[in-house]
Amino acid sequence: MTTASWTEDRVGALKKLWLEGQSASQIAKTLGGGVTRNAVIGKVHRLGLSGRAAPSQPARTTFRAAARPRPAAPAAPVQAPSAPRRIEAAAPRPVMAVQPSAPAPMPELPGTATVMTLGAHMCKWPIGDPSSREFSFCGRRATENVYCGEHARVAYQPQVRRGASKDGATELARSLRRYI
DNA sequence: CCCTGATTCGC
DNA sequence: GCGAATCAGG
Repeated sequence: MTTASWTEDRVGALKKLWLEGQSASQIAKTLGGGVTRNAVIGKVHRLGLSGRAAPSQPARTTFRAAARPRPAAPAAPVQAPSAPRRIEAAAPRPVMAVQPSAPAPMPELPGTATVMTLGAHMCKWPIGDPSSREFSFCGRRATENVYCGEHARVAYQPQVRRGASKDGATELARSLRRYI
C-alpha cells in the first residue's frame, strides 16, 4: 500500500458507513489499508460530512473551542496576536426531528442526493430513514456549514429568547411545528 | 482505561 | 488533501 489514497469506491464506502452510523474506528477497520480512525475522521470533515444524520451518540452538547494549544508556538516572528478567525453563532443547536409518533409524515419533498452522489457542498439534511434504501439528502447548495440556507435555519435554532417571552417553550414549539 | 468525534497544523 | 497529535468528553 504505497498509496492507500481515497479512491472513489473507498470514499463511497466511507460515506455509506459513516452515514449509517458506524464509528470512525469501525470504519477504519473495515476499510483497512492501514487507515486510522483519525484518517477517517479527517476525511469525513473534508467531505463536509461532520455531524451525522443519525446520531447514535446522545449529547452533542460539547462544543470544543481550543483543540491544540499544546506544542506551544515556538518561532513566531510576526504572528498576528490572535486573529479571531471564526465567528461562532451564539449557540448552534442541531435539532433532529425524530418523533416516534409524529402526526405529519413527510413534509419534505426533494431529496435528490444519495449517499453516493452527496458531495462536499451539498445540503446534508437527511430525508427518510438512513437505513432505508429510500434515504436521501436535500442535496441543494450547502451555504451554512453542511446545510442549505433553508435547512440551516431549522438545524441551527438560535437561542430561545430569554426574558421577554413568557413562555419560551411555546415559542420554540411553534417554530418547530412548521418543520416536523 | 476503554471508547467517541473535533480540531489544528505540519507535511 | 492528508492524517498524526491532541483535545474534550462519555
